[in-house]
Amino acid sequence: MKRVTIYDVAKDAGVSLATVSRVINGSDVVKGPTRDKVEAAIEKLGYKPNAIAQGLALQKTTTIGLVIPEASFTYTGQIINGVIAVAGMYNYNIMLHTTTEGVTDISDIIETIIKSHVDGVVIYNDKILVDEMDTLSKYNIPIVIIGNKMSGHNICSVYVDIEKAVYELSMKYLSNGKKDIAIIQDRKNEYAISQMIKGVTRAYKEKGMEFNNYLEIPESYRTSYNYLKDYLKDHKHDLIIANRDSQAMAVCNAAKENGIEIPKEMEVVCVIDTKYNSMVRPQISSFAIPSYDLGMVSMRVMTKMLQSDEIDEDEIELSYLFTPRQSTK
Amino acid sequence: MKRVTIYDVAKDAGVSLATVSRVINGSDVVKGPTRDKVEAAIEKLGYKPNAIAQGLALQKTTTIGLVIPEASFTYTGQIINGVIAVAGMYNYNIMLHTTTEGVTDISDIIETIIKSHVDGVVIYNDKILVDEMDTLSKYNIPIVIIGNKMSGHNICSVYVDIEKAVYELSMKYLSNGKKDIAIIQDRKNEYAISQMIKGVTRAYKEKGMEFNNYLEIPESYRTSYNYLKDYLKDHKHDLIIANRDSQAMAVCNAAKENGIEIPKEMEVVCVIDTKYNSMVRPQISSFAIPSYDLGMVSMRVMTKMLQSDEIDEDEIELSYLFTPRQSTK
DNA sequence: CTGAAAGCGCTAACAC
DNA sequence: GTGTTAGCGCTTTCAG
Repeated sequence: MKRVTIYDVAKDAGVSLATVSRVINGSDVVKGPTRDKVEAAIEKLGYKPNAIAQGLALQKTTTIGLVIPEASFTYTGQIINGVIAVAGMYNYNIMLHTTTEGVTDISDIIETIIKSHVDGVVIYNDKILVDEMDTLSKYNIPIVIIGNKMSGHNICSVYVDIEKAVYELSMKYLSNGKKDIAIIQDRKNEYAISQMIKGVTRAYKEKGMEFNNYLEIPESYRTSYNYLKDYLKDHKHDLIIANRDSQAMAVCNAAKENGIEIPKEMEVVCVIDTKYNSMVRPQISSFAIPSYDLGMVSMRVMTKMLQSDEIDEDEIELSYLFTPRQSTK
Repeated sequence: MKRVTIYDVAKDAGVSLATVSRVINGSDVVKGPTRDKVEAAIEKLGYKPNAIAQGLALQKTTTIGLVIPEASFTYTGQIINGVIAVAGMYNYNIMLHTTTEGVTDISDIIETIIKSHVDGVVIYNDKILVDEMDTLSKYNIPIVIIGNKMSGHNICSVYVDIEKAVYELSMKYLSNGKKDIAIIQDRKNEYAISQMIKGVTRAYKEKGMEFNNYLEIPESYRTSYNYLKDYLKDHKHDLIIANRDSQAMAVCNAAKENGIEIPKEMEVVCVIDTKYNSMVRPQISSFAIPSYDLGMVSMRVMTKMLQSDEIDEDEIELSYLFTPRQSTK
């Protein structure tokens, strides 16, 4: 079946294409019988306007690009859901790109994004992409960054202050005489981890001490679990802070294996909250970082940028909430 | 900055647009000095071809639509990753749509897909979407279905035979004299659950018995956990089969709460495998349903459909692997 | 080997 | 109110 075009509809209805264009765009100029004829023809022929042609003519595609490091983490999924939820409300489509480390060259993604003429792009990435953002800016594409506090011409951001969260948590422990805090480090969340380290470091400094408990662990759960199982044989900390749920779980499981009781002998806190934190035993205390909201809000900011040049707030901080569970006292 | 077009490049290079078009499309017809001039101009002006205009001219968009029920499950994330991985290899873009129950009208999504003139669509959905697929077919859009065995003109599918998996598992238990098998039912995975039920039912029938242990539980983890905690006070089964990891965990946690030892007094099997199955204690036995592969293969089939009309296999079955862990004997 | 021109489907002035 | 027409940026015959 050859795709029916606006010409076919016009001919069938016996009007010009301008008229058809008017009715499909809801212009109330077309009236009564003409409108009816057109609508009948549209219905009869099963006509659907070609968004590509519209995009060309209007110079906008009503689609926005979404860049995410990987879709398989629970929280990235939440971000996607959040973005899509409000994108749907405003009739925007989502073009999804993932920046799988080592597999996809980020500059290729940026290139594709520019070519695809999306109206804007929402980026969540653990590394900061200065060069890439410059390129995007050069082509005048509005950007919303998730996770990093930053702004500029055509750039807004939505984030949670992880540094502060970890700082406050650390201060609480240090003030209670628990001076041995460790942070799980990995490569998958460079930026988040750096924020976490800044947070503890600041707390230690304020207490006249120095922080250096970096606990660098391998990438995947299985290897990090094995690593920790070994590590915890002759190490113990008052508090271990992890970024992702799987890392916190690795700690808990490895501790158990070594007969270390959680939270009695050692406490564990996870920064990013997912439903799994409350499914495992012990349930893991975490900051309720609102991933879904991060997605929603950033897309909402995007729509605002697309409507007007005036944004009331170009750096939006979302609040976290510490949620104590069984892995802390 | 006004977006530079092919005209600008042509003018700058002192050639016609046809020539520019040829070099950006890699036609080896343009030679030596001309080619160099054009390439210099492209570089100098920062020209990027407009994919929308190309789409209009070529009648294809090199983007494919991906329809998923929700992105926040670990396994749907895997599917997305798989699809994107091979899409990237073939330079296809992904337009992501989610069919959140009650929020998004599926026919709206189909409508958007048709308008957006994607070259094809990959659908994973727990409900079978006959009407929607008919519509898509009417507009001649190639479809790959993930999860359901089906095919037709311009329709292929990639799936795992869950019915068989559950049937075999059930047979093993029934043959060992464990006759009390229950299945966790919910609304989020209608199709998968129906397959599971078919599987046990067939096994029971072959053993001359009848299956009716439907264990219908509420939607979210928290409520289903509470429900099960109560339920297991005065119920116990030889084997409980769940579809998603969170449900299996709910069972395990609720059992523990009631002093039911797993796997000694009751065994638990999860159909869909995610990394969390081996992170929780007890580790949950599961079928290793290859979500990532489902995504990869379906996108690969898509590219084949797009290249030629001849597909060697229009219903591709992927194999599962039962992976025993701590929740089974 | 390169250029001219028609056409992809639609929108938005501008006429009538 | 409705029709005409010139683009939107690119591809692709068809000439030369």
